[in-house]
Amino acid sequence: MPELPEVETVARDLQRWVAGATITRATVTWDRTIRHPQPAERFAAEIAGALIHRVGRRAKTVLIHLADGRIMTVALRMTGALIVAPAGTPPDPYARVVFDLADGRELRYRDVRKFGRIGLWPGGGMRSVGAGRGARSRRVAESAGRYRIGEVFSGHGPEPLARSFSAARLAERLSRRSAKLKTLLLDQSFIAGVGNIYADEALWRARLHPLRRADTLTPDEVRRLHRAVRQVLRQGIHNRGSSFSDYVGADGLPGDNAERLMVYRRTEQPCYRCGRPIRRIVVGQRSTHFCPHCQPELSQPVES
DNA sequence: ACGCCTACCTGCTTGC
DNA sequence: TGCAAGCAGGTAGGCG
Repeated sequence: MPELPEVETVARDLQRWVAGATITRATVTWDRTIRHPQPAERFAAEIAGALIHRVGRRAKTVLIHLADGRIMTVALRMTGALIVAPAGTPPDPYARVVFDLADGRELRYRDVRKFGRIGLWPGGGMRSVGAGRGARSRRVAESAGRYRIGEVFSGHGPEPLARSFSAARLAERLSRRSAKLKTLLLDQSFIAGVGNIYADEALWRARLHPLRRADTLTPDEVRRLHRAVRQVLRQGIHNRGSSFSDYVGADGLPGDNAERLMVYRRTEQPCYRCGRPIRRIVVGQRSTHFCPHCQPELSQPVES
Protein backbone atom coordinates (compact mmCIF):
# COMPACT_ATOMS: atom_id res chain seq x y z
CA MET A 1 0.00 0.00 0.00
CA PRO A 2 0.78 3.35 0.37
CA GLU A 3 3.16 3.16 3.31
CA LEU A 4 3.44 5.52 6.26
CA PRO A 5 4.50 8.64 4.28
CA GLU A 6 1.77 8.19 1.69
CA VAL A 7 -0.92 7.59 4.32
CA GLU A 8 0.31 10.56 6.34
CA THR A 9 0.11 12.74 3.23
CA VAL A 10 -3.48 11.67 2.57
CA ALA A 11 -4.45 12.21 6.21
CA ARG A 12 -2.97 15.74 6.27
CA ASP A 13 -4.69 16.60 3.00
CA LEU A 14 -8.03 15.39 4.33
CA GLN A 15 -7.57 17.23 7.62
CA ARG A 16 -7.17 20.44 5.64
CA TRP A 17 -9.94 19.83 3.14
CA VAL A 18 -12.73 17.82 4.75
CA ALA A 19 -12.48 18.45 8.52
CA GLY A 20 -15.79 20.15 9.32
CA ALA A 21 -17.58 18.64 6.32
CA THR A 22 -20.75 16.59 6.65
CA ILE A 23 -21.27 13.28 4.85
CA THR A 24 -24.80 13.31 3.50
CA ARG A 25 -24.72 9.91 1.82
CA ALA A 26 -22.45 6.97 1.12
CA THR A 27 -22.68 4.76 -1.95
CA VAL A 28 -20.88 1.42 -1.80
CA THR A 29 -20.26 -0.25 -5.16
CA TRP A 30 -17.99 -3.09 -3.90
CA ASP A 31 -19.43 -4.52 -0.71
CA ARG A 32 -16.28 -6.29 0.44
CA THR A 33 -14.58 -2.93 0.84
CA ILE A 34 -16.57 -2.56 4.04
CA ARG A 35 -14.80 -4.42 6.78
CA HIS A 36 -16.35 -7.66 7.98
CA PRO A 37 -18.69 -8.19 9.79
CA GLN A 38 -20.53 -4.96 9.06
CA PRO A 39 -22.84 -5.24 6.05
CA ALA A 40 -22.28 -2.53 3.44
CA GLU A 41 -25.88 -1.32 3.65
CA ARG A 42 -25.66 -0.84 7.39
CA PHE A 43 -22.36 1.02 7.02
CA ALA A 44 -23.92 3.37 4.48
CA ALA A 45 -26.91 3.99 6.71
CA GLU A 46 -24.79 4.62 9.79
CA ILE A 47 -22.31 7.00 8.16
CA ALA A 48 -25.02 9.17 6.58
CA GLY A 49 -25.27 12.51 8.36
CA ALA A 50 -21.88 12.20 10.08
CA LEU A 51 -19.78 15.32 10.68
CA ILE A 52 -16.03 14.88 10.12
CA HIS A 53 -14.21 16.24 13.14
CA ARG A 54 -10.56 15.57 12.30
CA VAL A 55 -8.41 13.20 10.27
CA GLY A 56 -5.32 11.37 11.50
CA ARG A 57 -3.24 8.27 10.95
CA ARG A 58 -2.13 5.17 12.84
CA ALA A 59 0.34 2.83 11.13
CA LYS A 60 -0.83 2.68 7.49
CA THR A 61 -4.48 3.38 8.31
CA VAL A 62 -6.28 6.71 7.83
CA LEU A 63 -8.43 7.59 10.85
CA ILE A 64 -11.45 9.78 10.17
CA HIS A 65 -12.73 10.94 13.55
CA LEU A 66 -16.39 11.88 13.53
CA ALA A 67 -17.89 14.57 15.74
CA ASP A 68 -19.97 12.02 17.67
CA GLY A 69 -16.84 10.12 18.71
CA ARG A 70 -17.02 7.30 16.20
CA ILE A 71 -14.03 6.60 13.98
CA MET A 72 -13.94 5.51 10.35
CA THR A 73 -10.78 3.58 9.47
CA VAL A 74 -9.52 3.38 5.91
CA ALA A 75 -6.80 0.81 5.20
CA LEU A 76 -5.61 1.54 1.66
CA ARG A 77 -3.58 -1.65 1.22
CA MET A 78 -2.07 -1.87 -2.28
CA THR A 79 -4.02 0.52 -4.49
CA GLY A 80 -6.46 2.36 -2.25
CA ALA A 81 -6.76 6.14 -2.50
CA LEU A 82 -8.92 8.77 -0.81
CA ILE A 83 -9.56 11.64 -3.19
CA VAL A 84 -11.55 14.83 -2.67
CA ALA A 85 -13.40 15.54 -5.92
CA PRO A 86 -14.93 18.96 -6.56
CA ALA A 87 -18.61 19.07 -7.57
CA GLY A 88 -19.05 18.06 -11.19
CA THR A 89 -15.97 15.82 -11.43
CA PRO A 90 -16.72 12.91 -13.82
CA PRO A 91 -17.39 9.57 -12.11
CA ASP A 92 -14.48 7.23 -11.42
CA PRO A 93 -15.06 3.59 -12.50
CA TYR A 94 -12.68 2.44 -9.75
CA ALA A 95 -14.45 4.30 -6.94
CA ARG A 96 -15.61 1.58 -4.53
CA VAL A 97 -17.24 3.95 -2.04
CA VAL A 98 -18.39 7.50 -2.70
CA PHE A 99 -19.15 9.84 0.20
CA ASP A 100 -21.32 12.78 -0.84
CA LEU A 101 -20.43 15.89 1.15
CA ALA A 102 -23.01 18.55 2.01
CA ASP A 103 -21.14 21.22 0.02
CA GLY A 104 -21.38 19.25 -3.24
CA ARG A 105 -17.92 17.73 -3.21
CA GLU A 106 -17.32 13.99 -3.05
CA LEU A 107 -14.84 12.07 -0.94
CA ARG A 108 -14.03 9.05 -3.10
CA TYR A 109 -12.49 5.80 -2.02
CA ARG A 110 -10.79 4.52 -5.17
CA ASP A 111 -9.20 1.07 -5.21
CA VAL A 112 -8.26 -0.76 -8.42
CA ARG A 113 -7.31 -4.05 -6.78
CA LYS A 114 -10.05 -4.00 -4.10
CA PHE A 115 -7.72 -5.04 -1.26
CA GLY A 116 -8.47 -2.02 0.94
CA ARG A 117 -10.97 -2.06 3.81
CA ILE A 118 -13.11 0.58 5.50
CA GLY A 119 -14.46 0.15 9.02
CA LEU A 120 -16.72 2.19 11.31
CA TRP A 121 -16.08 1.99 15.03
CA PRO A 122 -17.73 3.23 18.19
CA GLY A 123 -15.80 5.97 20.00
CA GLY A 124 -13.50 5.61 22.97
CA GLY A 125 -11.16 2.84 21.96
CA MET A 126 -8.29 4.95 20.67
CA ARG A 127 -8.06 7.16 23.75
CA SER A 128 -7.95 4.26 26.13
CA VAL A 129 -4.27 3.54 25.47
CA GLY A 130 -2.23 5.38 28.05
CA ALA A 131 -4.77 8.14 28.42
CA GLY A 132 -5.61 7.38 32.02
CA ARG A 133 -9.28 6.84 31.36
CA GLY A 134 -9.16 3.40 29.84
CA ALA A 135 -11.85 1.66 31.82
CA ARG A 136 -14.37 4.40 31.25
CA SER A 137 -13.58 4.62 27.54
CA ARG A 138 -13.91 0.88 27.17
CA ARG A 139 -17.30 0.83 28.84
CA VAL A 140 -18.55 3.61 26.58
CA ALA A 141 -17.20 1.79 23.54
CA GLU A 142 -18.65 -1.56 24.46
CA SER A 143 -22.06 -0.09 25.12
CA ALA A 144 -22.02 1.31 21.60
CA GLY A 145 -21.18 -1.95 19.84
CA ARG A 146 -19.40 -5.26 20.08
CA TYR A 147 -16.36 -4.28 18.06
CA ARG A 148 -13.78 -1.79 19.23
CA ILE A 149 -11.16 -0.01 17.18
CA GLY A 150 -8.55 -0.96 19.73
CA GLU A 151 -8.69 -4.48 18.37
CA VAL A 152 -7.40 -3.23 15.03
CA PHE A 153 -4.20 -1.74 16.39
CA SER A 154 -3.50 -3.81 19.49
CA GLY A 155 -1.04 -5.96 17.58
CA HIS A 156 0.88 -3.08 16.03
CA GLY A 157 4.40 -2.08 16.94
CA PRO A 158 5.63 1.43 17.77
CA GLU A 159 5.22 4.43 15.47
CA PRO A 160 8.71 5.06 14.12
CA LEU A 161 8.30 8.84 14.05
CA ALA A 162 7.01 9.10 17.61
CA ARG A 163 9.34 10.74 20.17
CA SER A 164 9.08 7.59 22.26
CA PHE A 165 10.65 5.49 19.49
CA SER A 166 14.27 5.78 20.62
CA ALA A 167 17.37 3.99 19.37
CA ALA A 168 17.50 2.26 22.74
CA ARG A 169 13.98 0.94 22.30
CA LEU A 170 14.79 -0.30 18.80
CA ALA A 171 17.95 -1.97 20.11
CA GLU A 172 15.98 -3.75 22.78
CA ARG A 173 13.41 -5.02 20.28
CA LEU A 174 16.05 -6.12 17.76
CA SER A 175 18.04 -7.98 20.39
CA ARG A 176 15.15 -10.36 21.03
CA ARG A 177 14.68 -11.36 17.38
CA SER A 178 16.60 -13.68 15.10
CA ALA A 179 14.72 -12.85 11.88
CA LYS A 180 16.21 -11.03 8.89
CA LEU A 181 16.22 -7.25 9.05
CA LYS A 182 14.13 -6.90 5.89
CA THR A 183 11.48 -9.27 7.21
CA LEU A 184 11.31 -7.46 10.55
CA LEU A 185 10.99 -4.00 9.02
CA LEU A 186 7.97 -5.25 7.07
CA ASP A 187 6.44 -6.84 10.19
CA GLN A 188 3.80 -4.39 11.41
CA SER A 189 3.89 -5.89 14.90
CA PHE A 190 7.59 -5.05 15.11
CA ILE A 191 7.37 -1.50 13.76
CA ALA A 192 4.29 0.17 12.31
CA GLY A 193 4.09 1.84 8.92
CA VAL A 194 7.23 0.69 7.10
CA GLY A 195 6.58 -1.13 3.82
CA ASN A 196 8.65 -2.51 0.97
CA ILE A 197 9.87 0.80 -0.46
CA TYR A 198 11.01 2.42 2.78
CA ALA A 199 12.43 -0.81 4.21
CA ASP A 200 14.85 -1.07 1.27
CA GLU A 201 15.64 2.64 1.44
CA ALA A 202 16.32 2.55 5.17
CA LEU A 203 18.63 -0.46 4.91
CA TRP A 204 20.62 1.19 2.11
CA ARG A 205 20.95 4.39 4.09
CA ALA A 206 22.04 2.45 7.18
CA ARG A 207 24.44 0.35 5.06
CA LEU A 208 22.92 -2.85 6.40
CA HIS A 209 22.37 -6.04 4.41
CA PRO A 210 18.68 -7.04 4.20
CA LEU A 211 19.47 -10.62 5.25
CA ARG A 212 21.31 -9.60 8.40
CA ARG A 213 20.03 -11.31 11.58
CA ALA A 214 18.44 -8.70 13.84
CA ASP A 215 20.16 -9.88 17.03
CA THR A 216 23.65 -9.49 15.56
CA LEU A 217 23.62 -5.71 15.15
CA THR A 218 26.22 -3.65 16.97
CA PRO A 219 25.09 -0.55 18.91
CA ASP A 220 26.42 1.64 16.10
CA GLU A 221 24.48 -0.33 13.48
CA VAL A 222 21.29 -0.02 15.51
CA ARG A 223 21.78 3.74 15.74
CA ARG A 224 22.29 3.93 11.96
CA LEU A 225 19.13 1.91 11.33
CA HIS A 226 17.12 4.04 13.75
CA ARG A 227 18.22 7.26 12.07
CA ALA A 228 17.77 5.81 8.58
CA VAL A 229 14.20 4.62 9.15
CA ARG A 230 13.15 8.00 10.50
CA GLN A 231 14.97 9.92 7.77
CA VAL A 232 13.51 7.99 4.83
CA LEU A 233 10.00 8.28 6.27
CA ARG A 234 10.34 12.01 6.94
CA GLN A 235 11.75 12.57 3.46
CA GLY A 236 8.83 10.61 2.01
CA ILE A 237 6.33 12.81 3.83
CA HIS A 238 8.19 15.94 2.79
CA ASN A 239 7.87 14.87 -0.85
CA ARG A 240 4.21 13.83 -0.51
CA GLY A 241 4.97 10.15 -0.96
CA SER A 242 6.38 7.78 -3.59
CA SER A 243 4.20 7.13 -6.65
CA PHE A 244 4.63 4.42 -9.24
CA SER A 245 1.23 3.67 -10.72
CA ASP A 246 -1.62 4.06 -8.29
CA TYR A 247 -0.68 6.17 -5.30
CA VAL A 248 -2.01 9.73 -5.22
CA GLY A 249 -2.69 12.22 -2.44
CA ALA A 250 -6.18 13.46 -1.62
CA ASP A 251 -5.65 16.05 -4.37
CA GLY A 252 -5.46 13.19 -6.88
CA LEU A 253 -1.85 14.04 -7.74
CA PRO A 254 1.15 11.69 -7.43
CA GLY A 255 3.92 12.37 -4.90
CA ASP A 256 7.46 13.40 -5.79
CA ASN A 257 9.45 10.89 -3.74
CA ALA A 258 9.80 8.08 -6.32
CA GLU A 259 12.47 10.02 -8.22
CA ARG A 260 14.44 10.49 -5.01
CA LEU A 261 14.61 6.83 -4.03
CA MET A 262 18.12 5.38 -3.76
CA VAL A 263 17.54 1.66 -4.39
CA TYR A 264 13.87 0.73 -4.72
CA ARG A 265 13.18 -0.47 -8.29
CA ARG A 266 16.69 0.55 -9.37
CA THR A 267 17.89 -2.99 -10.21
CA GLU A 268 21.18 -2.97 -12.18
CA GLN A 269 21.38 0.82 -12.05
CA PRO A 270 24.44 2.36 -10.40
CA CYS A 271 24.46 2.84 -6.64
CA TYR A 272 24.39 6.54 -5.83
CA ARG A 273 27.13 5.98 -3.26
CA CYS A 274 29.63 3.68 -4.96
CA GLY A 275 28.51 3.37 -8.58
CA ARG A 276 28.23 -0.41 -8.55
CA PRO A 277 24.97 -2.02 -9.76
CA ILE A 278 22.00 -2.34 -7.42
CA ARG A 279 20.87 -5.95 -7.03
CA ARG A 280 17.40 -7.41 -6.63
CA ILE A 281 16.75 -10.49 -4.50
CA VAL A 282 13.57 -11.92 -3.00
CA VAL A 283 13.20 -11.92 0.79
CA GLY A 284 9.99 -13.18 2.36
CA GLN A 285 8.43 -13.20 -1.11
CA ARG A 286 9.06 -9.48 -1.48
CA SER A 287 11.33 -7.76 -3.98
CA THR A 288 14.39 -6.46 -2.18
CA HIS A 289 16.85 -3.96 -3.63
CA PHE A 290 20.27 -3.28 -2.19
CA CYS A 291 23.91 -2.49 -2.98
CA PRO A 292 26.10 -5.54 -2.30
CA HIS A 293 29.14 -3.28 -1.91
CA CYS A 294 27.66 -0.69 0.48
CA GLN A 295 25.55 -3.24 2.36
CA PRO A 296 27.90 -6.17 2.99
CA GLU A 297 26.75 -9.36 4.67
CA LEU A 298 29.05 -8.97 7.65
CA SER A 299 29.08 -6.00 9.95
CA GLN A 300 31.64 -3.44 8.96
CA PRO A 301 32.60 -0.26 10.80
CA VAL A 302 31.62 2.91 8.98
CA GLU A 303 33.90 5.89 9.45
CA SER A 304 32.18 9.24 9.66
C1' DA B 1 9.47 -17.44 16.49
C1' DC B 2 10.22 -18.11 11.87
C1' DG B 3 9.58 -18.95 7.06
C1' DC B 4 6.97 -20.36 3.37
C1' DC B 5 2.48 -20.81 0.83
C1' DT B 6 -2.01 -19.26 -0.80
C1' DA B 7 -5.51 -15.97 -1.22
C1' DC B 8 -7.44 -11.58 -2.14
C1' DC B 9 -7.84 -8.48 -7.20
C1' DT B 10 -6.70 -5.87 -11.50
C1' DG B 11 -3.69 -3.80 -14.75
C1' DC B 12 0.67 -3.10 -16.82
C1' DT B 13 4.97 -4.77 -18.88
C1' DT B 14 7.76 -8.22 -21.02
C1' DG B 15 8.90 -11.87 -23.99
C1' DC B 16 7.81 -15.18 -27.45
C1' DT C 1 -0.98 -8.35 -33.04
C1' DG C 2 -1.98 -11.83 -29.61
C1' DC C 3 -1.30 -14.27 -25.62
C1' DA C 4 0.69 -15.97 -21.40
C1' DA C 5 3.62 -15.16 -17.68
C1' DG C 6 5.44 -12.24 -14.32
C1' DC C 7 5.22 -8.21 -11.67
C1' DA C 8 3.13 -4.66 -8.20
C1' DG C 9 3.21 -0.12 -2.51
C1' DG C 10 -0.20 -5.11 1.84
C1' DT C 11 -1.90 -8.35 4.92
C1' DA C 12 -4.52 -12.49 6.79
C1' DG C 13 -4.64 -17.26 7.59
C1' DG C 14 -2.63 -21.86 7.47
C1' DC C 15 1.12 -25.25 7.87
C1' DG C 16 5.45 -27.23 9.53
